[in-house]
Amino acid sequence: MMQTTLSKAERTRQLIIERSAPLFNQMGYAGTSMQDIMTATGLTKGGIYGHFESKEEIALAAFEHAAGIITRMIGERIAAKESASDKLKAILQFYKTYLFSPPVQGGCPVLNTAVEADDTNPLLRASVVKVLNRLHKAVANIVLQGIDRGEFRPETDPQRFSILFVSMVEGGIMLSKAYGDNKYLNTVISQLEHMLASELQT
Amino acid sequence: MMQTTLSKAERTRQLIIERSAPLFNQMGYAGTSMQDIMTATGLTKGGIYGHFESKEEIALAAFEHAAGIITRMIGERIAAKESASDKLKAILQFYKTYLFSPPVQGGCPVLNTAVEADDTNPLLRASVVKVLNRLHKAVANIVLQGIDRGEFRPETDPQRFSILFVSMVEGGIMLSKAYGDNKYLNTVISQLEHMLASELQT
DNA sequence: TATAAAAAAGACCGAATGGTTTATTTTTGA
DNA sequence: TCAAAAATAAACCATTCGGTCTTTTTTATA
Repeated sequence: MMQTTLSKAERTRQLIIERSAPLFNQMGYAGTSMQDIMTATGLTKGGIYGHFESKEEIALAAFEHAAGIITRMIGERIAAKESASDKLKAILQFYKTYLFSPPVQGGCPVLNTAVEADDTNPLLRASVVKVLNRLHKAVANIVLQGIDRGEFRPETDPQRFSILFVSMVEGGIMLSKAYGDNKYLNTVISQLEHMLASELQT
Repeated sequence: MMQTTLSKAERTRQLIIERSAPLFNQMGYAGTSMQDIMTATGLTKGGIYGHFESKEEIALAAFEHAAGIITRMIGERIAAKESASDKLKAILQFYKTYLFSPPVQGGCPVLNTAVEADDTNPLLRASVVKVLNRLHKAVANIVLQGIDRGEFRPETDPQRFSILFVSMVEGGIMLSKAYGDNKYLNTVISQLEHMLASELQT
């Protein structure tokens, strides 16, 4: 008898979330069927619907799970660095390896879900916005901290930089995934490093 | 009897393409059903399948149509300007009004199709890559022309600038559509205008 | 170890899926 | 004008869709 703090139900629920996250991230909400989730989990419909009310609820939990992995990884890398400059560089470093070894198969869940859900699924879209807000706040906070510490020029606009940061990274991911070539994301990241050194830093 | 250079078949084919393009652009390939296309065109299945072999063939034609509208609009704006700087500014100006009055409902077909198709639909993905190549070449050519004319610094890298240009615009579109707020795209565009003035121009 | 409760299986549901076929209507050009 | 050709409607196809329900199995606990 294995000693676990999670009940059987909680473990199964987690299994469904973990196994379906890469499916939704690669094939989208409309492109993923319950049969796909059944195959990936090894469960039958009865088993799955005992833990979720609908496919949408699974997709929502799967997106939050996938986004959580990434924000957690970024959070760790931020926490490991002292200076604002090093924190931003650490995030960029993280995205450099993003497509080689994606934390969740299918690229960036924020990008994928935003693009699919913006016109079709208000719940998923709202969840994307929440994650984007977290990301924006994290980047803007680092910039703010950098200004306070005297690392960055005081006239720097944290919100503005954060918008550029996220837009460029997500745009770069889109291009690199479309082309199947890391060059595009790398170019964008190198530009952000350049902006960091030449525009932000004192 | 209306005098038209297009046969009935050609006109109906065009109708199917024009009516289905916004559907695919908003709801995606997997999210758009033949029933949706039947409703949008007022045709029955028999009528539609007389002009296309499969749903995928319709989606392909619809994407090329939507992408064609945008590349044509950009092409016109480029042609209307003399200097390289004015040409780039004209493209940015075009994207400023992009989400207010989208040429095809649902935002950018390149972004939408790239994100959905990259892991799932090789044909659509290949079509996206072709359009992206056209866009990159157009921007890079303008930069190259600007260098030749002495407008832009000779050390400018046209390919690199083109990658940044497209990444930023597409990333900005993604954010603005997710948030339902033009602010994000506008910020990115204003940064590109700034880069144009401060980094490219002599 | 008996038992109640929780979890999962599997049959089932009606509706919708992409696609085909055949009959009928409309267009076309001589 | 009229017949051949093209275009369309409508019934039809098997399959899959998301979801439900009842039965069986597993789990936890007294």
